[in-house]
Amino acid sequence: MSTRKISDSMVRRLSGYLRQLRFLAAEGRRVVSSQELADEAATTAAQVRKDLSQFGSFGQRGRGYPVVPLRDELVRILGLRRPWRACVVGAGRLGTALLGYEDFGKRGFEIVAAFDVDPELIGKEVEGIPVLSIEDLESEIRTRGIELAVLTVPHGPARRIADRLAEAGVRGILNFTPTRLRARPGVSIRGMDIAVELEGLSYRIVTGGEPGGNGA
Amino acid sequence: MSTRKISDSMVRRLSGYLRQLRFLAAEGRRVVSSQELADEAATTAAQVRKDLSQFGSFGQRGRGYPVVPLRDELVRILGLRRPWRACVVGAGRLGTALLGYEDFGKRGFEIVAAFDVDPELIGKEVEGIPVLSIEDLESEIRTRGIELAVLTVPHGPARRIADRLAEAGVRGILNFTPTRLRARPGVSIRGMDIAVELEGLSYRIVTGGEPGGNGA
DNA sequence: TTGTATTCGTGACTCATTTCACAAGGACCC
DNA sequence: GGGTCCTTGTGAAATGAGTCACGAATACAA
Repeated sequence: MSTRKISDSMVRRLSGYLRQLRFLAAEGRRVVSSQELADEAATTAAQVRKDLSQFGSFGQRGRGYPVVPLRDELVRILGLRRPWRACVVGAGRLGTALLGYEDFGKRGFEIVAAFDVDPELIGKEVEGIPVLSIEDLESEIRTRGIELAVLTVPHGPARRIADRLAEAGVRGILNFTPTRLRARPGVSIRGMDIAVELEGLSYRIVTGGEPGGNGA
Repeated sequence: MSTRKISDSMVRRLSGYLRQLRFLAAEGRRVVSSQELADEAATTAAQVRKDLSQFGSFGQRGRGYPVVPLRDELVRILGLRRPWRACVVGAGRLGTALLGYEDFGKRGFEIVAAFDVDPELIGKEVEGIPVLSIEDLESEIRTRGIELAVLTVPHGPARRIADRLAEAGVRGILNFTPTRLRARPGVSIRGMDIAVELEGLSYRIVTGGEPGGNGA
């Protein structure tokens, strides 16, 4: 129950554990050790135990952690008990690529619509998902109960559309644009900036940074 | 010179400063205050000063930081003085979307080739970039002097291709696959895992986490 | 030249995260 | 039932990151 304040890096690790637990559950494994989870999530066994101990005693000493109950607990902690309803805004190349990304569903995120400005696309379906006019953004978000948005529009309109999404009641935005969005109350934002990651790689290489890094 | 050990989050911030400095330089601005850089990079003025002071005294008290020299210094620190030669491995939807991402060039990363298994694509050009056979991965990487790879292949072959890239002498991999790659000595890896980010969003929303987060 | 308003640079402090070491609990074999 | 292995759970120590407050240096006006 004690879903205390969790740091960003810890959430990332939990995500990693969950991924591995799902895989193990599908394989029929019953228990897993902290060491094994650590290997997969690029961390240490002690770290895994400390992380999981935040939520009570789940493991059994001498055996390890029961795979399915632990998986379900992490699902609960991360807020994934029911799937999130999401949309992709901007059905350009990147947007359509994401529409075809089948892992969304497996991980608990259901893409229910895409939005674009292109009249050629509007009304059609891409990967089985309807493309709607961005003019109807607010009303469609409300009627379809969309809670999350993946933003893949060009730099120019990015800020304005993010504001409209916030206004329409979206709870979270995954930002693929190179634009830094303003924080808005009630809306969580997470950026996937390719340039930032590449520059991080560049830095690590020139400084001879051996460690594989965030190991993803 | 004192290019000391820099934390991952600091590198991310430096990246943010650099982005803003490039913008200001293009506008002709001469100086910028720590406060202004902080606003744009979603941090505090004190943090900006602390970050930059790691590399010596660049600012002028009472005035701020000179835009162009500071930009050049960050370019040097991040290892971006000369452009990196990069390739995209996997010319599927996501791969081709990235091939068309013009910001690569502006930020100092030159995509010189793409690789795929599809005979339909091999030998053609996508977005002006030649698509080569993945069979020739090693030889092409060597002859073209490719240092960085963006990995956008399916889960199945991801590990094996990452190993081949490492073997061929690539120095860094930006991993867009949902596969966790093994660390290899001499190769830096950075993952862009959509599921991890979405789960992070999910967690923050269910726990009522207001803060806009990493602000990107 | 003096005074005032800015803004950086930095050491001290606080807070958070990670690592360490080891006791406690359970499984398993004989 | 006793002994032996494992593996977790967890306080304490160590490390690291971020914040604060203030002195030092500069610009600018009068």
